[in-house]
Amino acid sequence: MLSPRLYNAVKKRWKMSSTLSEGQTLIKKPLISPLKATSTNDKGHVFVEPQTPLKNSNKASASEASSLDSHNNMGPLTTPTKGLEAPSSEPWTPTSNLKMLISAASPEIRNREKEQAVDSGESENSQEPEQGEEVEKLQISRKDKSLGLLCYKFLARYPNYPNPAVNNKISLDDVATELNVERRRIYDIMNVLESLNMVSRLAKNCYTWHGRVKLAHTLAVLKRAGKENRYELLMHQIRQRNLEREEREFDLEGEEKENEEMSSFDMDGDSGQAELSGTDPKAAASANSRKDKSLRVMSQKFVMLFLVSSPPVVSLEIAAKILIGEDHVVDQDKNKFKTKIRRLYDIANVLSSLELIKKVHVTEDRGRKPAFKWTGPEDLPSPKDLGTSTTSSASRPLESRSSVDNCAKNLFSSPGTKRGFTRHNSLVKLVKSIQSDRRKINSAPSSPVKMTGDSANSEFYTNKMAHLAAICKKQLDEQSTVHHIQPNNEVMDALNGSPSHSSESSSSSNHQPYGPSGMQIPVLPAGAISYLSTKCSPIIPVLIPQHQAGGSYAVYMHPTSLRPQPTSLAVRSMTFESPGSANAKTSPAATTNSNQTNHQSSHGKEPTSPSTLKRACGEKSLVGSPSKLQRIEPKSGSPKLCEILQARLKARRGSFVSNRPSPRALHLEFTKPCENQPPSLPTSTAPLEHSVETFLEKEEKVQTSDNEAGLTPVRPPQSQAQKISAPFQDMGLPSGAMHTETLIPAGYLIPIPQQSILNFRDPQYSNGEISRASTPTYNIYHTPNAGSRPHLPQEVTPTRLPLHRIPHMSPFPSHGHRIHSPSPAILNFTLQNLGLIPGTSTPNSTPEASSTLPSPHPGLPHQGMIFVKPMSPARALQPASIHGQPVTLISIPQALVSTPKGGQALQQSFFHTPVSFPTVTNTTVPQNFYIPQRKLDVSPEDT
DNA sequence: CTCTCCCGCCATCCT
DNA sequence: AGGATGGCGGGAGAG
Repeated sequence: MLSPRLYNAVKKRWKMSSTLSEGQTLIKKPLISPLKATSTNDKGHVFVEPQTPLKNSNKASASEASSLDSHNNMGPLTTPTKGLEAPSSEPWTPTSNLKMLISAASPEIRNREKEQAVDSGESENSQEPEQGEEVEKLQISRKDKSLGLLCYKFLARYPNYPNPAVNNKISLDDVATELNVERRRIYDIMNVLESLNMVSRLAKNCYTWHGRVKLAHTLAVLKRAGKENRYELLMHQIRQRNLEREEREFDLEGEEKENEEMSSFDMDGDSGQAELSGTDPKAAASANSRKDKSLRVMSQKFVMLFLVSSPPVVSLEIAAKILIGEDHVVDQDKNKFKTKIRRLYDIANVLSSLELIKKVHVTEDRGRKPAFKWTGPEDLPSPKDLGTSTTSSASRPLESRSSVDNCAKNLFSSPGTKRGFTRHNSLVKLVKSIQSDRRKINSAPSSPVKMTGDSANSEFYTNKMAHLAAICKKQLDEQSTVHHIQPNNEVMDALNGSPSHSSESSSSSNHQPYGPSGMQIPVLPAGAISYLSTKCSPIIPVLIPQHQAGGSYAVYMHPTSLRPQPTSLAVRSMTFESPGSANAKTSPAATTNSNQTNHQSSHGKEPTSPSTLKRACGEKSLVGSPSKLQRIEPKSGSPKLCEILQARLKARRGSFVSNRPSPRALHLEFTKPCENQPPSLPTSTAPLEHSVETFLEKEEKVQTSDNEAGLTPVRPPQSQAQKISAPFQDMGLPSGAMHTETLIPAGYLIPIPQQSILNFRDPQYSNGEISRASTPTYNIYHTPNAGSRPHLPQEVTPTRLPLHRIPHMSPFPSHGHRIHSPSPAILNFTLQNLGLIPGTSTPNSTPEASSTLPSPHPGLPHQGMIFVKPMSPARALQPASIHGQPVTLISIPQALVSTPKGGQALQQSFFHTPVSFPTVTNTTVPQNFYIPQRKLDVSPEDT
């Protein structure tokens, strides 16, 4: 009699009887987040720690238990508040809270819940499963069981920025029990979180929670890896192909295209999996078997796609193709594709819970496709640091002892590396060998100190910064209810008004308020740059700083980039729709416009920029012949620019670092050299850079804007660089910018320059083959600094952003917060700037954020999620004011730096103990990332 | 119908 | 061997 559904439902109940309870629990947390204001949450997080381990692990039993648990949880966590509209009827039982949250997230749910509500209300609390069955069934619905919701629950249990001192162990059994879910589900979440370094595995059933502390760094690393892999190109290719297909309407072509894609992928070497095999065939092979496909790898690659693509929007289709492609080219059957898609949904759900991505729909010529938009921090300044050093060391470092394991695990397979992820013996062995090598190297006098220093420093900074920032935030929070993030957000808001702004732009715009406080990291170490350049990059792409830039950046079209026009078309075709609603459609054009306008509006100024920029460029170019490379104009904040900026920053930092040698730095150096660039031309470049920098500084001062010029440390083969540069020069900055705009009808700015930039960079890392990178990606990086690319967001939801999001976000610092406490914000920013900044908007993420997030979207990330924009306003801000002065100049920077350093130092101590060995990187693959992990974890406790 | 994606079998890996 | 992980894809719920 029971229909299959019922049957299933029944089964589910048994298993999940708890679902309701779960839901409740979830709700609670989310609520909390909003509450954050209330305080408890924040740091505290929440932690509810392991709340109740209670019972057995049985799932079934769990249900009952769960109910209890939920209550328990509620108590502490929940605040009754809630508030939002609770729809309906429900009184506010815990359930009601959940419902509310959910409803907020999605109307749909709301409706359902309402219906159910009546029943559920009663049943839930007191009831048992049995009676509730029907009700439960109703309520439960798939959504209630969704991985996203589960993830929210999970996240609600831990602080975004856990106190390192405390060990944050996660017992899978406890979690599964508490959340009343099957273990299998927990694995899915843990795998994704692990791929982002938000957790690390200590032992069997035991993970350590890192929260978002490392997130920025990790993202930076991934971004770098993504670039190295040339995912951008791949995406463009695929898109173009798709477009072509559509046009042609021949399926056949598709295959061809795919093949092509594959080839391209191969070229890179792939980041993740492929690499593994590549480096160590054996290891790889073994490792590959399962690991390649692993959710971890997929997750990282997926994230990379977002970080790399200009419009941070990635459709599942493209992502699946790329992921499949790498693994094997193939076109495997649809089945494979379908499976990949399924997995991507799993990953996307978790990432959505983390608020790193948001579901949207891309409307292409032919139709609408599900896609996800990156809503996480865009700027990852750190990457540079990370990038160089990171790759290699990042991952490894972590653990002092466990480093090996960690290394093996490294999620990041870094591009070059191959990493096996997780635990492959072979990998471990490799790691060890590598480490040993590194040690040797380290001991050796060698080399490229500069490099190392930079990288190391940068890394350190980033890490430290992050930690410091986190700590500061915590402190601040403690002091005042306001969360750190808030400040940041505030800043952000102040700057932009719209979240979307790229950090840079925002920063620029805002300077006034915050400007002073913020300093862009990049700027700081001018001197550093020189070093770097010398060492690493022959070519120094210089960005022209535009402070004002904040205003608008001109995008330069490259000839090459131009070529890609098709892409542009593709881009155009794309329209984002936010599932939820509103955003949806900002027409592309509109978006673009808006973006531009925003930028301009932000400052408005930029008048000079073009001309000045040109000059600057010219001068720079003159100065450094090599530099010709590119000077991208500040205006356009093409991604390239961002990159460049980053590079510079790194360089500067590096210089900084160099100044203060740290062991790590050394390590890093070693590693870097291998991968990255050979020191080849560095010297020449260095001078140039300096000149450039000075130049920039001058400009900055004049303009006052914040920009940072970025030197790109890296440099691809000069030849390429030159080529590129030439085009740019021709382009004429200003005009270029204009063009770009026009091109982008779609709403995305296409930063041609990026390509060029990319090329430059890539070459370093990769072989430079990339040059062709046709893809113009649509980026828009404006900001010099980090490339934040908030733009997209803007584009996406110009409309709704302001209103809705904010409210939703409430938890986040964003809006309201700003107002509240500027000072803290400033502090945060500064901290961030120092090291963190790049990192990512970590700031946003403050613990609260995490907690908060949940509430809003509890389960449904998709729809309406609102994100806070991650941007790091801080950066932007900082740069402006500070830039002018110090940034450029080395000396000054130091001063700036000094503070941060202290922090860093602290951080270092925390995190990197062993650091050194990251040598792994080396192995050949440049890409290695370095994931900072904290050695603390290592502590015996866990295991 | 399509889009999502939950569920849990069962292969692997780790102890 | 046994438990822990986690790939995988059927198939159901939602739209």
